[in-house]
Amino acid sequence: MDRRQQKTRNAIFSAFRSLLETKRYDKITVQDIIDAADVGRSTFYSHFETKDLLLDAMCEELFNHVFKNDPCRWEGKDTDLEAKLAHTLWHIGEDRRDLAGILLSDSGDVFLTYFKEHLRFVFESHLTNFPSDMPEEFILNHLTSGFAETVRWWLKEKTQTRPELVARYFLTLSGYKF
Amino acid sequence: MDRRQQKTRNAIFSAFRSLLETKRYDKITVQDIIDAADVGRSTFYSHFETKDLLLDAMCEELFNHVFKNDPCRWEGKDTDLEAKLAHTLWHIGEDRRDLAGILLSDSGDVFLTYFKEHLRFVFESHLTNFPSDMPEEFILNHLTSGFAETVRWWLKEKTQTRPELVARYFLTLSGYKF
DNA sequence: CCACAAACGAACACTTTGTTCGGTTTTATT
DNA sequence: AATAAAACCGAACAAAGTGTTCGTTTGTGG
Repeated sequence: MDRRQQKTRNAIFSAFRSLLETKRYDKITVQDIIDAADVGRSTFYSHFETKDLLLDAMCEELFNHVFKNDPCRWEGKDTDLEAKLAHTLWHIGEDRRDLAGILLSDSGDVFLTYFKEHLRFVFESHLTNFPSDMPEEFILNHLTSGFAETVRWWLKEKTQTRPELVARYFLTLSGYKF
Repeated sequence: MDRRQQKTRNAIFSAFRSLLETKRYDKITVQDIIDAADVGRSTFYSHFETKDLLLDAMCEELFNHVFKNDPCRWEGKDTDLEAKLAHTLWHIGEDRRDLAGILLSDSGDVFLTYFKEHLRFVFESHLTNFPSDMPEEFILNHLTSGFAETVRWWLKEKTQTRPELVARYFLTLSGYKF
């Protein structure tokens, strides 16, 4: 409601993102963030109890944005898994600027963990298209980790390859029965 | 040479491993390690400049042990990639106690990074058995990440599945041309 | 215009870090 | 057994970071 709150919150997020591009998560101090965001010490702590909870909040915002179901400019239907993944990639491409700095930083692992949690839901309903003679948990783990790493690679390549092609690469290399 | 050095080093490693099982890497303080290892403050710092370098040294020791070429009890020949991976898994199974606590902890990501570096070397010479119509860097990244996660899953399952079968699971789910 | 909510920042006690240094114990060697 | 070198010990230190408190100032919505 109060414009000041949102302004402060944004300043902190922005400073944090910016710091993550040049410094590892665990090397960033609250003091660094306060200085970069140019907010008072007590102000920071009135918004976020700890640095870890700031990370939580930021991941929440970022991935909610990527996975949200709002009407979007994506041309195509989420008929099968391939299309769904391409759609997800398209959203990631849209947020490229914000995500790349974070996922490609030395702190990327921290974020990938959050990402994988979201991905689990996507793959759970499509397991029938993968080999059935091995543990389900193994397959699910393999797919979420694999796709998360695919995204990382894609961002590293500056999203030059088209989303549809990346989705196909990934599924081809994952034992998917088209 | 001096027995005291090795004794201190082992005490620190052992304390560090033990702490990692119950606490995240970045939450462990040098003081924690000193207390657990029961060594003097200055002694710790005469062995390791920082906590990060202690981590480096420990990963070095652990993975050197797994990947070393010493004569071992492994029955079988490293004819193809499948056999090689099974052999690697067998070594990991041997060091299960040490590796599981570390790789399955909240700090696992840190160690996986080291693991992947070693794995890169293994897969580089076997790329011909994977699809050729996509970027080599993508495939390599997919394989190293995938196998690292496979190991993590395997340790979580308490290495019940036989190494040969795990290797087959992995390759089947990775587009390998047998 | 005004009451309330938010931001500010100095000050605080506390923890962690990495170093220094004088003193003690252990080791390898002879 | 004697001894010199090497390793360990631990108290003390400055520096940096943490998380909280509180009185003051500033901005916002009604």
